[in-house]
Amino acid sequence: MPELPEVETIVRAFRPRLEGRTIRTFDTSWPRSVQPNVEHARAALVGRTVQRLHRRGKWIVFDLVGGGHMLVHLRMSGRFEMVAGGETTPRFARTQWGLDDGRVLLLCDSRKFGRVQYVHDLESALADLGPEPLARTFTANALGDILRSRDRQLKPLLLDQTVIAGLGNIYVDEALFRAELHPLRVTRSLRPYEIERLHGAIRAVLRNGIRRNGTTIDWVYLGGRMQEYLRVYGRTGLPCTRCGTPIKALRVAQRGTHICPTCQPRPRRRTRRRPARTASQKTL
DNA sequence: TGAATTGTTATCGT
DNA sequence: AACGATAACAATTC
Repeated sequence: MPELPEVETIVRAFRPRLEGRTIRTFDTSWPRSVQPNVEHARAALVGRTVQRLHRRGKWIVFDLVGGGHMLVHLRMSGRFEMVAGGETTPRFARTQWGLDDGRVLLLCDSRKFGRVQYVHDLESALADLGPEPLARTFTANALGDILRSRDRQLKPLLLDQTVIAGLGNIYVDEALFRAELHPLRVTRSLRPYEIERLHGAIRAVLRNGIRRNGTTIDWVYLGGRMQEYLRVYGRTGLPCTRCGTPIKALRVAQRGTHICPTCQPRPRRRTRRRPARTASQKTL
């Protein structure tokens, strides 16, 4: 569930408690979640000091003093908790880092999809990630280049982390509503003004999410207020805030998808490409 | 009780 | 080759 704004909020909250701390112990009850493996990770992590905590896409990145990085991906149900040593362990605690101040960082993850990874080279580890949508370099032109170079449905493209890093199901639906674009529109068909709108919508929605400390829709992620500002996600049947039409639920890319059928009109049935005249026909 | 859910990856078909 | 569909992962909630 954590998407870019939630991960950013988590990073900001934990940064003061983690930067400068040295890892004393590393343990897990779910070895499959640790890459390359628990022994390797423990050897690489114990005794190391966290230089900087930051985010790339939905990845939480620990830069370690002297080189090397620990990556954590929360996937659908992962969350960080910090407890004092000896305190009772919260439910679903899977992985724990004992710190030099006596506290323990926990990765709690009911569904066990979260990942912990030690890597030497951050660049190559995250090489497949697309651009950061909030970076200055992510301009409408940059988005236009991406959209024009693909022939693909809009929503699956926006969910693809190799295309743009950080968007998930909630913020994609919100961005498409804001841009007044149907999730099944084909990327190549977007007009320049629609690209401009989508670019602005993606950034606005993510910035709003961060400003509200993310979206809380269940117990997995707590403390956010963005759910109060969602315009389509989880609002099936409720009136569109812009035009009053009931919000409609559909399925796109095997994901629950929410649109206003009036503000986000269905794409014209895919225009079939007129068969190109062959050279022989031309010469005839 | 079964379906939906959520992010990502692998795999298969077009 | 690029893309879509599907299943798998695991557990909880509805």
